[in-house]
Amino acid sequence: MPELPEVETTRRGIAPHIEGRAIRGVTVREPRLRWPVPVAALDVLKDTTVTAVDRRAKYLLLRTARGTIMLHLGMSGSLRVVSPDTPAAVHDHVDILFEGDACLRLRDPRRFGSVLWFDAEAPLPAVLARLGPEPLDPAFDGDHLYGRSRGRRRSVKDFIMDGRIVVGVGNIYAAEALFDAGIHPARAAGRVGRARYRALAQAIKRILGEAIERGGTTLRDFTSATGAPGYFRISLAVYGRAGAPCRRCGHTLRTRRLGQRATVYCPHCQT
DNA sequence: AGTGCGGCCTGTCCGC
DNA sequence: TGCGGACAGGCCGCAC
Repeated sequence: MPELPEVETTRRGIAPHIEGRAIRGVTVREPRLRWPVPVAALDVLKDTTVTAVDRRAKYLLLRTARGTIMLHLGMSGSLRVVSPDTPAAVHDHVDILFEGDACLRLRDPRRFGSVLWFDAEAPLPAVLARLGPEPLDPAFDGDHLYGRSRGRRRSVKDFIMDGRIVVGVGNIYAAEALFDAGIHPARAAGRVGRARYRALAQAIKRILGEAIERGGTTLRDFTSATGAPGYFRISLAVYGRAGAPCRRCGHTLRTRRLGQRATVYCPHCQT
């Protein structure tokens, strides 16, 4: 379940290995990902140079003069740079082979991830066009949340997990940020005041920012681009701690389902 | 328009 | 021990 910090950590890990290098070929062992892998489009990328590795929301964007390869890690995806003669393991679905013998390998057991392509001539694809601001961008702040939430009756947790409002806030960080800001996750988005939204936006920025800075991860099974160890888990205040005492007040943390997902919160600190 | 839910997947864990 | 079922979760697309 790569969240935004994992995706950014992955971006930083793979970029030095592939930026400025030409693609030698693409191997697709399993095209049935979240969307079908556009094998034909990828096939003609031989000798095309990846000029930059960008990120938008949880999408990794491999820029070339012809267009962009868009990678999403879904829930279980990981990217590693391996030697081209490394045998492919089960769930190693796609390889992008580069000059200089770097092989970018996508593994994704659950296949919720995706490999997409959009042509340089084509308009911005819908999946990117509808996305809200990046959480660490100055354009995202408490006033943005406040303005977009007026009249909304859905839960504030669902609201901040909506990619049209702000991107990159998954289930784990939503729970953590709401705890930090003292907001009950089931509260209607339209009934959260401006000051509390400012606290919430700051919490989102701080928590995501710290996780990115430390190159850390919330994942049990996250592997870095080189497979190197050394990644540690970010300490989480509420996620995964249902039934345990709140670190702030000692009350027992509760769990409840909200929009199909488990949410942990402190019934005393979050109102 | 806003909201909520089903579906896509497989590995892991739980109870019987 | 083996097995079925619940659960995990990002994000699209559909129905109300």
